[in-house]
Amino acid sequence: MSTSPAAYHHGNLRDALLAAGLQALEGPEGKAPSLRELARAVGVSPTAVYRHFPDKHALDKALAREGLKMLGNEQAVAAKEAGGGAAGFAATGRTYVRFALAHPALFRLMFTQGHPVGDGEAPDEARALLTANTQALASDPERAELLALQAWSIAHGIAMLMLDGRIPADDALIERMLDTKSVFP
Amino acid sequence: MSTSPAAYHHGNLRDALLAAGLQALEGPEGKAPSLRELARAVGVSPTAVYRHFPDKHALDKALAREGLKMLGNEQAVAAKEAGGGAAGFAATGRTYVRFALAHPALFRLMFTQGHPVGDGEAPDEARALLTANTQALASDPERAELLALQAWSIAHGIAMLMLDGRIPADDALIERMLDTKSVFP
DNA sequence: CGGTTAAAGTAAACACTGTAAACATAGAGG
DNA sequence: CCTCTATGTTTACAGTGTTTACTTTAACCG
Repeated sequence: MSTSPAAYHHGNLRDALLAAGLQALEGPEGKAPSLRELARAVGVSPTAVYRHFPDKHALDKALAREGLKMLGNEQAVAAKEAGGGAAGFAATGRTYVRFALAHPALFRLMFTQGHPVGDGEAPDEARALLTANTQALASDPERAELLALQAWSIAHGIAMLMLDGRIPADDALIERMLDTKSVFP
Repeated sequence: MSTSPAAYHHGNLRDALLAAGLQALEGPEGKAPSLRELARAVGVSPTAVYRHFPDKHALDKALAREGLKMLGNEQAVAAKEAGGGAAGFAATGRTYVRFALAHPALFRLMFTQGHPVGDGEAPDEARALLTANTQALASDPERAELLALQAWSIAHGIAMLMLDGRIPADDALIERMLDTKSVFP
């Protein structure tokens, strides 16, 4: 969404495709958009997409990266608003689950690629924030890392199970399930 | 897989389709099989499938139900072998994550339907086992129910994140992350 | 038994999808 | 100005889920 040549025939088609993709993913019963659907939305032939992405999977990965950026940003402001520390840690968890419920199709796409999407280029702010916050809560760094993984897992599990309708998507329930004193000693 | 009329033209096509589906889901880089692919594997025309399932989604849901049964069974024997109680509880968690790693495509299918799959008919043994085990560990029933949801979430989160390559699929790591004394007070 | 009927399966077609190959265009740079 | 390369189009192909109309076959029952 940020680093691209300039403007050619279309005027930066790559970004336009990503924007259309993100918008499509917010639809009422948000399904993952097809390549041709996005090409149509942008007003371009289906094969034009292949000048910017090697295949559909690459497009999906790029969309997932956008989603990870959005999530990271939301978590960062939530942590800052909560004042950091344990409160900030809890806030990032809440924000994680709420993000999933607010953008179900996007969240699914983010975690449904075969292999991790942030490999290399994307710093994955969410992950960095997570470990940073747990460092302050645990004794040794190794234990902090374990705590980070556990916290991530429970938030991710709640999000996924709620998205799948296995657990009621109740806001108060999120609060209780993520209550730090209840989950971690 | 169990209750079906008898044998008609094909000889119980429904079960054959499910069996072929489960087998396809175990492939090396297991993708979700297409309807036509399953029809081909069973030696039947694509449209024959529609005599037994209203649409592809229904077929997928049936496959998911089979997966849930398998998971429930594995968890039940694991809990029994561990001798019930806290040890049994921990065993069900380990089994849950290991099942996901052993049958990645099936597990994804089980939790990727739009709406819960065990609605009504399937008793969801896994879920029953979970609450039963937490009842013994908590003070009041309500707290036990919360504990059950938390335990389910963390196991599910670990499984999903490992499937997506976000967390190394290390067996020792599973053990540490699920350690009851570490996660729950 | 033997004929009817409904369950089970087939064939052809349609609107999609992702992708490849060959061709067209236009904007940048020498 | 003219060329070259990045960008985009056309056409085509194999594959998908699904509908419609047709055929077979097993079971039922008088």
